[in-house]
Amino acid sequence: MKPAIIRNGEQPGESETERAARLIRRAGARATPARVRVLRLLRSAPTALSHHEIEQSLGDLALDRVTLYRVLDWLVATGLAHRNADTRRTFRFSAASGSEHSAHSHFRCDGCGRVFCLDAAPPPPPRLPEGFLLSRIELDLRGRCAQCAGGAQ
Amino acid sequence: MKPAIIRNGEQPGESETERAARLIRRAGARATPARVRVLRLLRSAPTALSHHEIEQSLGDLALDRVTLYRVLDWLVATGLAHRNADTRRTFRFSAASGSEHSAHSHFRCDGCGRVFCLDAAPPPPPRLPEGFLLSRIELDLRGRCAQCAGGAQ
DNA sequence: CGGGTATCTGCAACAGAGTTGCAGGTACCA
DNA sequence: TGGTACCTGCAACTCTGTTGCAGATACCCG
Repeated sequence: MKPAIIRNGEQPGESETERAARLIRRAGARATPARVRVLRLLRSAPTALSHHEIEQSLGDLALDRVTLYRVLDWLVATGLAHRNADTRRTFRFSAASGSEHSAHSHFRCDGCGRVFCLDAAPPPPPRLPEGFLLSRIELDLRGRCAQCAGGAQ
Repeated sequence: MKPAIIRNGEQPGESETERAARLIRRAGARATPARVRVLRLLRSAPTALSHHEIEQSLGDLALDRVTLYRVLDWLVATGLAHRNADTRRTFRFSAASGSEHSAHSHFRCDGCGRVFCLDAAPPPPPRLPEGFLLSRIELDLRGRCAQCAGGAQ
């Protein structure tokens, strides 16, 4: 099961699973199947996923509910993933994509609640009240996604 | 306790309570003490308030938990208030301030979870994927408020 | 100013999402 | 190839918000 050892540089032929495992070890934790599967899933998802959606997507490989929460918490804590509350007040998770940590754009669908990550230009940093510390800017767009706007109205 | 009756026009001397009652009646509903108190509170609050914070603020005049939820739902439905899920995935409510409906800026504190409404310039409308409908833009700032950044680190 | 009624309120019970404690399992270091 | 610190799964719990229903009341109308 274990392939030839791969060096630290990001080799082009490295599988997504191996890449996920390496990211996890580099963060200083064990590359358990649970973590690898979840990170791999997040990295391949086009939208931010809810806990429930992740459970569904894992199918037969599904983890215990609590374990999934803990894996997600850990990913967020180490910065490998982002967490956001959606319109319906449930958390959604997305893989952190390396550099674009600090400025981000999301589209939240009022119909299905999904969150889409956009590559929109980061807005300029605004002025804040005295004493406030800024760590992250996000442009938050609300409306209806193509599916909800077109299909079922 | 009841002062002289005041006419319908927005008189400068009109109390905040009377103004709230008038807004509620104009929306086509009964100006019950519950609604008046809550709307008045939201209109005077500097930040978006959670259900719990509202309960606390009302003190002795507190309503039933469920009634408060229903009052808030109604305020949101009629457009007199906005609802937003905060960092900790609890809803926060703020009074709608007339015109500035569509573009808004919030600062969410990662420390205490509070949400502050800012008067930042509305960001320019970005390009969206085909078929997406935009209804609202919001600039979402994350970090620590003066209190959390200064006081307890 | 008082009565009738649709609208509100409060209580109780429930549902969804996330958290905590603890016993047992396992990835990884040596 | 062990040993051990770190993970996982189970059970029980908390917090936030929702639904159903019976009783109360703001407001319209006379």
